[in-house]
Amino acid sequence: MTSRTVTLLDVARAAGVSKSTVSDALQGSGRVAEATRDRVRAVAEELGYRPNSAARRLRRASTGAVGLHLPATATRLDYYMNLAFGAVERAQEDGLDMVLLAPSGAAGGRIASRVDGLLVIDPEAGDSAVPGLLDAGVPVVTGERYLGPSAGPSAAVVCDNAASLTALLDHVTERGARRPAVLAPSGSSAWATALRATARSWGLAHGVEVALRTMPFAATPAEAEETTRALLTADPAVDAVICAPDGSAPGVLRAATALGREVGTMGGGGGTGGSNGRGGGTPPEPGTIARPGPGLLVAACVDGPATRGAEPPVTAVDLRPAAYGRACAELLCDILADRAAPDTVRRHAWSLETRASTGSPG
Amino acid sequence: MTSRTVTLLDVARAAGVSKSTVSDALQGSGRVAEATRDRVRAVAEELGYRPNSAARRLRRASTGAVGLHLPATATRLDYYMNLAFGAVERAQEDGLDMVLLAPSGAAGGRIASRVDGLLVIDPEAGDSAVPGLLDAGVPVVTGERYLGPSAGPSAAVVCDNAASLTALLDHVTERGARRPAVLAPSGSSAWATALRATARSWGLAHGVEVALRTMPFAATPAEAEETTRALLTADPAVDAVICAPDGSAPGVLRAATALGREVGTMGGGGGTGGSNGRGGGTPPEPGTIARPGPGLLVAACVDGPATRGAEPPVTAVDLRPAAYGRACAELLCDILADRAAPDTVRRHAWSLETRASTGSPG
DNA sequence: GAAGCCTGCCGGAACGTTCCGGCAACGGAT
DNA sequence: ATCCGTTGCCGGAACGTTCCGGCAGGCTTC
Repeated sequence: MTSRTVTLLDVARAAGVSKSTVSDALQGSGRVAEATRDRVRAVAEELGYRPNSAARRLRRASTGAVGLHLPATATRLDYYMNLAFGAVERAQEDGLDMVLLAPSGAAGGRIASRVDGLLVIDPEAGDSAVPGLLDAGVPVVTGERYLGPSAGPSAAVVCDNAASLTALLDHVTERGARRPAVLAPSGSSAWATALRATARSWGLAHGVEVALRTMPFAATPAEAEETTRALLTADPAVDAVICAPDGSAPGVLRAATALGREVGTMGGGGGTGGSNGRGGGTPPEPGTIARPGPGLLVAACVDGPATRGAEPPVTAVDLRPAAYGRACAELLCDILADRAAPDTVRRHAWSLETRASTGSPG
Repeated sequence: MTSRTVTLLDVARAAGVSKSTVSDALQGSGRVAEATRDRVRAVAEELGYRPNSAARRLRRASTGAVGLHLPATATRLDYYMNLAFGAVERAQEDGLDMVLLAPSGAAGGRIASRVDGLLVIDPEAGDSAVPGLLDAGVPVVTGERYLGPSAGPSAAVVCDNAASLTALLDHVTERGARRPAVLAPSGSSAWATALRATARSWGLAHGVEVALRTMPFAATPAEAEETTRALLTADPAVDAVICAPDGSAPGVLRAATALGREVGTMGGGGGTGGSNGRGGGTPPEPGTIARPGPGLLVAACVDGPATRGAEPPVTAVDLRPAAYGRACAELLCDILADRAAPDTVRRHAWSLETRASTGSPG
């Protein structure tokens, strides 16, 4: 039917100018009379001209795309889904395509020729794909810092994880908890590391012994349930559980219910606060599951459908993943456009969503 | 440091042949002596030659990338995350990049110049981005059929949704249910449409009245809970609930528990099967929540962490999203490589995972 | 032993864009 | 009138690849 693809030269001929003028006119650069510019634009529009991205990229020595790497272990978390789409949206505003990298990272060394930059989210020190990405020869923005070896100082968007866990611990303390426990993620991501360190240091600073357990980065509710059961059985004085891995909160809730702990209140067997100094507290004898035990506060380090939809709804730190993804992409765009230095570090804000599981109004 | 980028010409000079020979040698085409080919390969490897994808794409008039569109409404479902990564993995095997398209589809008309093909997953008739993608001028594979207007016959990978819901209905019937209910998704996706139609036709075919309710495509547990509560209150004879939207099962479970229904068994108030002919059954008087009511079977149309991790675990149809994504990508790859016709339709297999929520062994 | 074929390699021309240098024309200052 | 600076446009040379036509030289074939 119609002639195949309409090129710069076609537009030039139709507008009666040279291809250089068309090129200059269409993307603002160069010196072109305003009248000419308008005319060229009109002709281009009319002919349905679409710039050939391959040619442009060849000439400009840029690919027009950035890569996105997500943790291999955690593809099932919808946290990352939201993050990814936030990033896509932002990249698109700068005309960049977002190409999804396979978690295995099989494409290794040749990735640099296909993208202008890389987004590496929650880089785990154990992830074998990460080092190759970090020095692929293109600008990299990491979501959270990379703690592995060969850590060249790259750009990053970070969360103040210490502050968010501190806020959680402060919150449950304020609500009457005297012996909080933290179910921290194992692994060597910056998030996991910060959480474990904070659990310890907060306890030291407040003269409170924080019970610390670890579970997989992408724990299932069943694992969370088992861990919680073990924790609460071994240490019945625990009166607040803060769980980190996304999606683990329901498991914690189930374990608590099964052990007869009433979630969201401090009332019950052990008295409320003051009299129940740490270390004391008579544990309910085993087997008395039916009798309501002491209360238990529950909170989570990452908000999501699981915490919002739980019964009762669980207090959680909203990491705002979509905004986080957007922030990462924005930093990368800024670096690519020389609006930011390649070692810029920006912070991302979180917010505390208090809910019934810590006795707060829904 | 080292000279920037090593090109075909550099390899040619180093190997003492012409650039054409290098090109021919490296990608198998053309007539090249085996000895020469090996030598060229060795030199290229040694120099660290990486083909410039932009140049290649320009010359070959192909982009080396395919686009992936996911439903705008459902970015929070980790079902799609798994699907996406399955697709990425398969595309990579054919050397294709997968670019994630923004749900808004703002990039509209110019997408064709950036990708060789498109994957459009669960296209909703109401999604304004879809028509533009379907006739962007590149091959398209849809995951499930597109039921909207302007439905050109494109390639697709489809699930037999009628069969899977039928299997679910048969299963609960076999387990003793006499009056099943289906919580179908609203919307105009092929999946939603098929589910609603099947719920009706199965009832007709079996002389059973199937209670049908709809809820949003991406329903929250809270919405599911409310819908279920209303359903079971209005129609207490319902003895099985099959819920479609991903992640809604926990809500169904909660509503059932709150109404005193014991999930996973047919025992309780109404007797087991036979004597409790459809339509009959004395409803428990309102307010008697504590007393165990009649049993209730629960099953879900899409498997995931929510069904696997629920208490009790919920029988579900495993759509095997990663394999599904892979199948979609494979079909697109086959079409692009002329290994399949551009209107090929393939089927994707699901499996029924029976669990405690329908009285099956976990 | 001449004619033809096949193998192995090469040169050059695209592909569609951007960008640099240059060249007219024009206007204001000298 | 001459000169210089500025404005508006153009030609051409890349960017790195693929692919087509061609050309030697060795082989088969009558």
